[in-house]
Amino acid sequence: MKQSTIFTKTTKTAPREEESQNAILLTRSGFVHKEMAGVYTILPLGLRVFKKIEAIIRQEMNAIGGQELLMPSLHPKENWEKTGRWEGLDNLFRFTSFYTKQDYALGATHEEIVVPLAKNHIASYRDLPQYVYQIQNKFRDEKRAKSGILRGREFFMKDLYSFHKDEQDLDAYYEKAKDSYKKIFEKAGIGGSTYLTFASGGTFAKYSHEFQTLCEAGEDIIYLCEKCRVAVNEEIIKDQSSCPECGSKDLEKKKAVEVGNIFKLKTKYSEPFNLTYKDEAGENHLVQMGCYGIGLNRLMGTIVEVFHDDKGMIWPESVAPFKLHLLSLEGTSEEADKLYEELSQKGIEALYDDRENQSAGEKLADADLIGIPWRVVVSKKTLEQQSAEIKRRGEKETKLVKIADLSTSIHA
RNA sequence: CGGGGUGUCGUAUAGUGGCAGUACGCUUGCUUUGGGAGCAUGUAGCCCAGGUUCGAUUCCUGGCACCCCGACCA
Repeated sequence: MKQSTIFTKTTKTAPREEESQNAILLTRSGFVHKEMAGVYTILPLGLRVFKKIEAIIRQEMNAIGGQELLMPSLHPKENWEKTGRWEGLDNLFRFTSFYTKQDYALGATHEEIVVPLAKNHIASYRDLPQYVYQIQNKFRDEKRAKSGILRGREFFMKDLYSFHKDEQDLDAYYEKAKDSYKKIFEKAGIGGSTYLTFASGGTFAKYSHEFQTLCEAGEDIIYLCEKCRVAVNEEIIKDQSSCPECGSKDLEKKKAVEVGNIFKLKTKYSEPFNLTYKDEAGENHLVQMGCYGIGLNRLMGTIVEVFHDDKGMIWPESVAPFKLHLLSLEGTSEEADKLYEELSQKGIEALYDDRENQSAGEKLADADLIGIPWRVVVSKKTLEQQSAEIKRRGEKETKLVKIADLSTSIHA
């Protein structure tokens, strides 16, 4: 993509009121735009990151048998009344049709849709297990949206729902989902600072598990056991004051942000909707369920919180909007154009700073801000040696490589 | 929802009871290109509603919005 044609511009100054790094950097770089508190447009550059995150999640969800579907945002009141959450769930957006006076909810989660839906398709033990997921926008009437895209009122979530004939099958799948989540966060680059965290399970299971990523912008407090790489959420530290794996009492207190959550629902939602199946003997049983969520906006914001410096973002290669940022300095557009063509033909995703009226300093500063993993500079100096200068974002060293060898150097 | 803070061109800011200024951006022209270029040129703004006043962007009251802390977060 040519930078001269891009829809957004970068800014030198950050919005005055923002404090969180993800809000400052994503806004300055033109990845997102805040429409109101907790509500963001994802701009073209940001959407490229978003799509990469989606792809990682899809791949892992499909690998554990997930079938993707897409449920609506607009929900009927009756479904929420059946689960007792029309009145109960504080941050559910509810509204009344101006014309028909009918009440609706904006989906904050999708048990109220997916369970009645499953009733149409699950009747026998032969129909189980089933796993469906979606990547879809959620609405939550948060009392206080905060920290850039970490806590919004509208955001995208991957939510997977599993249906099982018994608890044993649920337990087995739950462990698979846990492994799958670990892979997702590793692939997204934050595996090193993300901990499986024991958290409150509500009324229907002893614990749920969260995936908590260490960072100062986080709003949760966790106690972690570095040896086992697990943690305990502060909310249950009274019941569980030692490492659940090794029993160690030597836990480290840290701030973290919850990037994912897995939950054994058991029969909490199959009961109100009477989602049952017939076993071999023709007897009815309630379906056992699990749900598994990842907030995509929050994940993107967390990656920025974890990987940035005073100049800008430092994207892990797996989620970077582009692999390579090509900068043409000192009127070298002819040679840079040619290089950009070659890179494109080789299938290397490149952002090409072909802008003619921007100074070298501005281009370099923008490259740091946007944070693409590889920076390739073509200037008069480098062309004298038929070379380009390459540098990894986040590292100091630059090196000159022959233009002919460029693509191999970048893969190395 | 409680507490605190802030609202001035697109962005960041200065300032004032009486013509609202600067920088960045953007326009146009010329010159520039290794760490946010120079000169010239044009462009655009006081959150909203009441009140006080000859006169309010400024003072007062109310509202709205945004940020931060707390509470809340299936």
